[in-house]
Amino acid sequence: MQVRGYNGFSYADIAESMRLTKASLHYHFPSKAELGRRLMERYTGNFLAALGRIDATDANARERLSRYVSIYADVLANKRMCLCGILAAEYATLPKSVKAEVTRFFDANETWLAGVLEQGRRSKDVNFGGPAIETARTITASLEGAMMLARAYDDAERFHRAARRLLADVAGSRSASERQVTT
Amino acid sequence: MQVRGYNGFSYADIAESMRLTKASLHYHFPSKAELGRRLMERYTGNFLAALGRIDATDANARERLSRYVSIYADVLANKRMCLCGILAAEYATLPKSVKAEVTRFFDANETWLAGVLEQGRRSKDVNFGGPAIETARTITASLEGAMMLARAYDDAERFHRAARRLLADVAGSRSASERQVTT
DNA sequence: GTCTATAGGTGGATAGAC
DNA sequence: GTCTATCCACCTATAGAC
Repeated sequence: MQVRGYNGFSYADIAESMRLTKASLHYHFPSKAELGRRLMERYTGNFLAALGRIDATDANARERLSRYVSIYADVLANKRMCLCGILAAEYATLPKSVKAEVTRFFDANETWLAGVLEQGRRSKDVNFGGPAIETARTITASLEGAMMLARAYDDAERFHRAARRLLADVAGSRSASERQVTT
Repeated sequence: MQVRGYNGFSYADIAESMRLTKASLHYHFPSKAELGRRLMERYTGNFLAALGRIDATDANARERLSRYVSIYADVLANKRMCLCGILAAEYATLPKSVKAEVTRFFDANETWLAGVLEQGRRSKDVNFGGPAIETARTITASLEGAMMLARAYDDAERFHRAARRLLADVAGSRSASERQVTT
């Protein structure tokens, strides 16, 4: 699912690679919607666990953001997409239960990021203007987009360069959103 | 294809909405790969035409970037995804001929953006550090990601807020990539 | 250029033996 | 829990009449 997306894989694909039959798979995952939902659930669980490990350190906000990016980078290193990125693209075709898991992931991501950003702003460790949740959403969207492009070009460096810029921007002494653009 | 992706639509879907039969569609588009390729080709053509209309104006770089973002915003306004964004997500499952069209689109995008950025830097109209192509790629990735998220949340404002930040960043008097981050 | 009809394959899903 | 066998819907694609 992280490689081909929800509409791009079948029970037959998985059964073959696991040396099972489709019927056996259906015993564990009665429907594809349920299979998709449970994979998303596991993915989100693993992701939140990784965030928890960052929380357990005494790293400053800038360092926390850097480690956050590393979680994404690790996914990409295995030539996979963030499960939520690929499912966000296919969103219109997903069963409701899967859709709900996808937004749950993004909500949790943004909440965590916003917390780190707020903490960092208070300690003058990072710098940005406006609500932290807005910056958090920009970061999430940019990372997902960069990941998608990097995978299409089979060039992980594209992701790393974009991520470095993103971090530099929020880590800078003067942030994008403090400036005003006339629109 | 802009709503459900390459793997999410069928000849039957299109035939029904056009009040044709599948067989008639196959007369015009012999295979799904060919249909996908030609839709991508048309999409890229329209996009390049829109870029040409921006080139024909005497707008400054900042204004050009703003109009560039508007092209994306117009796509989203119709509750659609950028065709290349959705296909980038499905990249692993695409026929080769479609893959080639997708990267062609992104290459053209980045080249155009890099040109505008270079011009703007010379005229002190925008400000950024490092190669223009890197900033161009960051912009493209961020816009695609923001579009995907906005569509998943059915909230176009998410895109607009992210785009405004992105423009403010590059339009600012001091750019992200001039700063150094220690990694 | 559009149709009816159909081929040949694969999709998700189930029944029932072991 | 895993298997074989099978169902039926849908998929892309083609043949051939009009």
